[in-house]
Amino acid sequence: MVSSIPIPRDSEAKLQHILRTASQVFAQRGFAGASMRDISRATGVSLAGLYYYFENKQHLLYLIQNTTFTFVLESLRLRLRGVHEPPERLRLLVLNHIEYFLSHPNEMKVLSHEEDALGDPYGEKVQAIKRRYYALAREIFDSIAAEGLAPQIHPRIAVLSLFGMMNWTYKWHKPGVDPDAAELTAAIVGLFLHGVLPSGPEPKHMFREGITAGDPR
Amino acid sequence: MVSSIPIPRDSEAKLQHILRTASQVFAQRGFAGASMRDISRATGVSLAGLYYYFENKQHLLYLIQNTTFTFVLESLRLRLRGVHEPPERLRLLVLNHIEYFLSHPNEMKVLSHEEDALGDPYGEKVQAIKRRYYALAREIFDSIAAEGLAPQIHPRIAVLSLFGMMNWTYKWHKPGVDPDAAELTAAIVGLFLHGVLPSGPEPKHMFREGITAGDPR
DNA sequence: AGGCGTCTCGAACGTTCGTTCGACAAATGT
DNA sequence: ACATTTGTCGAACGAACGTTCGAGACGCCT
Repeated sequence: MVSSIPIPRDSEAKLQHILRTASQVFAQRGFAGASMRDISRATGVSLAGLYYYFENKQHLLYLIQNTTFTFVLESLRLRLRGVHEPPERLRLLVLNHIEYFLSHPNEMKVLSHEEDALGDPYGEKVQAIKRRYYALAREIFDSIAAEGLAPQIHPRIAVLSLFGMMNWTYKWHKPGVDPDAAELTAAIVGLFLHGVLPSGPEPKHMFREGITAGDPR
Repeated sequence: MVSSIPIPRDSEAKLQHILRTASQVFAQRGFAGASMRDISRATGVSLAGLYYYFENKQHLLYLIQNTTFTFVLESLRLRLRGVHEPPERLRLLVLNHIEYFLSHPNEMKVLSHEEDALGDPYGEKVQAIKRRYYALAREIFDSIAAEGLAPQIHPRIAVLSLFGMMNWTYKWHKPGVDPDAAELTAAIVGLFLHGVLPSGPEPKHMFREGITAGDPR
């Protein structure tokens, strides 16, 4: 009498566990390089048992990408509510993106790295979310650009370069060593808006020290 | 008597053809997703015949990554000769990178996308070149940063963000539609140094057209 | 002519792949 | 009590995988 909706709640949690674990396997070995047996081993679910939760391997990847991307986009929409100042909206875009990147590195790596791995039943759906996400970012940028833009800056290139900075982080960011989400967001937003050079009109001939920390990795 | 070096010159050209074609296949299907039979079909060389030119599939990927990366690094070193002004050196770094990206999209995609696909006999060698390349970029950046840096900018993050902007281009750049190498380089360098906002001290409500501040370029 | 590297390939090797099948236990509905 | 749904799995399927082998064709030296 209490349960009017016949959703098997036990199963939903297990699906989430499979999605999380499969993301880790895909992140490590790549989609094509990871086998169903790898995922079976990592999740503890038998090889045949996996197919109760999705139709095939591609569908599993689609489930990961779709839920991840949908969450990121919806989370951003929530954060943007009631915020109308363009610079703050940009900051929230970057913060939302980076925060999810650092808290769910496997899912985000699969999302970034396995963009083209999906066939056309599933691929188009993920592409649709990506287009909405890009359009939202483009809107935010355009409202910033409305107050003036540096010369030689194409809006499309600017936005895609911003995504380049953000999406590249999964290749180098080491938790505990590199800055956390807040600091990384401030750095990227600052770089995007003002560049690395100080904004003062006369930057030449300043002999400051302290930029010798070598960390090639 | 004339030939002291027993290099089979006929074979070298064919190896290059295999490397070029295999790059295309790897770029389209990914390293793990591409089969030796795919490469055999694309190159016109029989399946067994391929193994005359390399030991195994990983070695083939290594050959592609090593020659590509070595060429890019050496090409940059050549361009940097005799140029000592830090901003111009930065511009040459970006130009060299972007030019090769747009003229050899397959090879560069394989280089960027298949970073971790190489096992440890080969993987370490490519990593070594990458470290040298990063160190060179870091040097260039540090000499620019010596004249002052915007607040909240970590050198490591700045350089890696620059690589993020550059390496992300293969995901979106469409030849003929998007700007060519020269224009793209100018956009990225401008964004990296000064950001997207106009550099004047009063960014709000300025209806000026071009910039007039003393900026030698 | 004959021997020898260089180059090429069809055919096959053993392994691993994604996916399916049928059986079965436990919960659920009636 | 029984029928049905939900969840799980061992075993097997054919296909595709990376790699090897032995044989043969070609050009070059003596």
